Amino acid sequence: MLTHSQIWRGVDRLAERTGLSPSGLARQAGLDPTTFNPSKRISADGTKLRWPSTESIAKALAAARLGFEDFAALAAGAAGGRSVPLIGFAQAGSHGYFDDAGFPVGAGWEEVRFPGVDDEDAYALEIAGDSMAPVYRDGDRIVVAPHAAPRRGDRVVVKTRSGEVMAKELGRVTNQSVELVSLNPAYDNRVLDTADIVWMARIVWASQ
Amino acid sequence: MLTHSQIWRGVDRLAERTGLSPSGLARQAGLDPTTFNPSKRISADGTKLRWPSTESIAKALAAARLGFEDFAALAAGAAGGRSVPLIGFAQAGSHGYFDDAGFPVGAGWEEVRFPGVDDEDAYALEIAGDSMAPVYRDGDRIVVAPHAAPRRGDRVVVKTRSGEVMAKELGRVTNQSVELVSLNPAYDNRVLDTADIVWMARIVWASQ
DNA sequence: CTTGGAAAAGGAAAATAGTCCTGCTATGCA
DNA sequence: TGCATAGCAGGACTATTTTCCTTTTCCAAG
Repeated sequence: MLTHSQIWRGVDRLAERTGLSPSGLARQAGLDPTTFNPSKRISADGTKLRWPSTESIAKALAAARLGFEDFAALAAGAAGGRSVPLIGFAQAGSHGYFDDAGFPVGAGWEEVRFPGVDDEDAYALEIAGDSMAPVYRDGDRIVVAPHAAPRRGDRVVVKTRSGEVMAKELGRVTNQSVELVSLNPAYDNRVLDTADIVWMARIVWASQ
Repeated sequence: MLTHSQIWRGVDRLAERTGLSPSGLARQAGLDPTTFNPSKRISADGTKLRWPSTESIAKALAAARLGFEDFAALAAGAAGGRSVPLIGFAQAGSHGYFDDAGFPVGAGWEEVRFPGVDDEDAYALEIAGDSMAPVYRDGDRIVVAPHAAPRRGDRVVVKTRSGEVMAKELGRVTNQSVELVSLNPAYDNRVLDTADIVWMARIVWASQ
């Protein structure tokens, strides 16, 4: 289902998100500034609805650097949610996939959409192996938000200076050290020096 | 980003999903059967791309009874994922929200989209209270798939004949009884008679 | 092989969206 | 206050899409 008001709301929200007015968005997209004018959303005599063309939508999306799925979410009205890239957990440890701040770099990953994830730099990891069982099993996918400030009891993904990437539950945190409680009882808890932690990201979703 | 090939792929997949050809879909939508013809996707001289109008897309979606977000998912190419309704866990126990087979009834819930959920009748629940801690905390959201066959070790939501709705881990299953392992150690495990279980749905995603 | 139906190609007319233009209003700046 | 700029309304014109028409291709049933 797609209604006339939905599609125009999508356009308005797209403009708002980009920090522009509807006419500003149109200009940015290389269209006539009046294309998205409220006065062009119904016919002159007021009897017929006017719809934007898909080509105009496509140009506006290119200008706003937003995906079609995200636009659909804006139009449908439901708030929140973002497309996040998905990579394998094993790869997460290797060089080249993350910058120093814990954000994934590069592209070409499968994109999946998640509700309630507003972190611009959120991404998904796929679990390999059973070292984190029973909480996370082989093949499970977790979505992590690097910008969220994790609190005690939250589950987090941590990358250390030595290049290790691991999922743990956050324990006691002091100025000098961070306690990481193992999710698998067979593995010991660890206490890392704050300086040894390259980045730490909170896990916000997990497949079961 | 929305490309010419994407939007037409979306139309083709929409038709396929509905069990129709592109021209059949157009007819069903009350449009001219040639509207979605491959020959109308580029100009006659082959130099210009032709795009379907938003209004035609809207009519096709109405005919196929599909939401705009789902269409965007089809167009973007990423497979899987569905819109699922969200309700509070407390309401889940009360009458009127679920039919006898465990499917949510009624509408008006907030819709959220999930990847990897192909179950037509999947829905999301919001956890209230800490009776399922530490695995599920107050405010967490879980996505359940009623059609998925749960196996031992899976986390499930169960509704009993007495109207109770609870989230547990599936234990030993026999012909007569089902063992449910409590997620919170403070609560006892339970063994239910198979006849007392109205429905059981597997938990596929959980916010952390 | 023939035949009926659906799908699609191709082209001209009709409908609709974008563009270009003018004018009005609100806002920010000197 | 005066001025420049952005946003929007309204109207005429242009470009594109849909519709309507005929013809061709494809496929399955007889």
